[in-house]
Amino acid sequence: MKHSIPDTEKPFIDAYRARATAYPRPSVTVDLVILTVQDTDLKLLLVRRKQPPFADWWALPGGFVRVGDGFEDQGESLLDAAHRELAEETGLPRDKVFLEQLYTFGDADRDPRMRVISVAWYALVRPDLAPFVTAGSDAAEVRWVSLSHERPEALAFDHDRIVDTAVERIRGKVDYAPIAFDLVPPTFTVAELRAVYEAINGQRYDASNFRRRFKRMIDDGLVARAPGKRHTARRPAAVYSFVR
Amino acid sequence: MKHSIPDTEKPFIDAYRARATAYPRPSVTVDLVILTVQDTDLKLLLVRRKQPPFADWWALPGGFVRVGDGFEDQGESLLDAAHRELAEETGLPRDKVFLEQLYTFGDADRDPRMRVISVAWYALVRPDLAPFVTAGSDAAEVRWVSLSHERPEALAFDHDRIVDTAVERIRGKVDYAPIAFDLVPPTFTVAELRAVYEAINGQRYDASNFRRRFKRMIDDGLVARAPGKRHTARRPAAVYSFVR
DNA sequence: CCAAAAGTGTTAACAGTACACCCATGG
DNA sequence: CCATGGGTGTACTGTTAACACTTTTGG
Repeated sequence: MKHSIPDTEKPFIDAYRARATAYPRPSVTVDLVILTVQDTDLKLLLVRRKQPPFADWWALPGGFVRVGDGFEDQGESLLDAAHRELAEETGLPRDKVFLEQLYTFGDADRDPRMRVISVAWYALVRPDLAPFVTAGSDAAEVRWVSLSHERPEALAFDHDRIVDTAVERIRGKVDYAPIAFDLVPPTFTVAELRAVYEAINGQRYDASNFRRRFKRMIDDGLVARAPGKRHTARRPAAVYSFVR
Repeated sequence: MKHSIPDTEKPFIDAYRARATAYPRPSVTVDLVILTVQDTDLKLLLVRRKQPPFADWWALPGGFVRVGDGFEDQGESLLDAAHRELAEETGLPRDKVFLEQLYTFGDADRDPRMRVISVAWYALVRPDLAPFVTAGSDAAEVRWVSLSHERPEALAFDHDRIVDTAVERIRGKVDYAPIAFDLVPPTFTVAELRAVYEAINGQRYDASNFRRRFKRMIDDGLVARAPGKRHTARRPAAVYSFVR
């Protein structure tokens, strides 16, 4: 949304800039809640901090939004900043990962250094891509932790609260938005999709009833039969793919 | 969430501050989508801008977040900033108005002056309080515009998009969260509550079926019968109040 | 008395839940 | 051949939607 400035307004704007830059401004970061589902539970990507504050603590990946010089060059959008951080931390390309804004955390003193406002995002990574994440990262110590049973120790800053907000959000959303499909491989079985629902909501679903629900998704054109079968320990299962 | 800084970390933090302040930072504002329901349609509060850019355009109420000096004094939280702006623009006290964070808009060039990131909030004002709003404001030109039929002309900045986002949000939320009760007087009739649903979703509801839905709210303890009746042109209706 | 809103009742369609049961396969 | 997950069917319950109907009031 680029607006041009009429010549008549230019003097006002210069005056404004001079006044505004005299006032302190907050730093703005993007923080990422990166989630996947593996072995029937929900997992979160954490990075180990190297610098104070909270040196050696586990924290959400994130970083400062690039603002340019703030005037002629206004830098990157928040979405671009989130995608850039995601790529830097996971090595995964933009189009392979679901990314959506979560909430903005801006209490005073949430960072002891200075006023920092954090725009939090959550990302959903397919389980077939998740194993490559740790390798792709630039030497920083990263780790997937399970959120289902072994909830991790306290995180840096207010990151615990951010994680809680993200989990609440996807729980509320999984039943009416097609986000579960971002947490299964490109082709998947009914049981695999059910496992995602179970991991997110922390409860078991009746296999038979879930199957009927799945049939409605087929009727609605949301998913379609894919060629082949999944050969596991027991009876092979039909595989499906997400449409669009 | 106040974290104390260990003495051993202080030198790092000072170094960090010196480095960080050298980089440009964005300005951060809060913008408010203030809504009410009157005469069976959804209304939005707009203010007329006096200063460039967009002088004389209609825009959402809002203003800069107070950051203090950014270090020892980190200023006000985003929620406090939103409540402060709400009080300044409407004169309504904190506890009379529902206020919730909406989304953060941070594209580059959304403000021609400089990089501005806007944390948008939406507020729901009871119709019995809405008439006092224009009076309470500090001489700025303000106006309620209908969103249901006569959608207003283009707004300043990306405020049209912010309004759209707010309307989408409350439409999605009205069916599972008790936000409709923030858009009726303290005591209300079934028809009045139905009018709120109709204004928000832009569709008519069968009076009889809505009544049954309302009965479930009573069973769930969400609403309770209030003393008296509403005397209008026709047959008087029972009045109810929201519980908790 | 009559228009119009308040309020009651009936029915069909459909989604959620619990559970019984058959099917196909690898070990 | 058998344990196990894949897959089918059924009965019960509660919710939604459409609509016919009665009641109560002001003008």
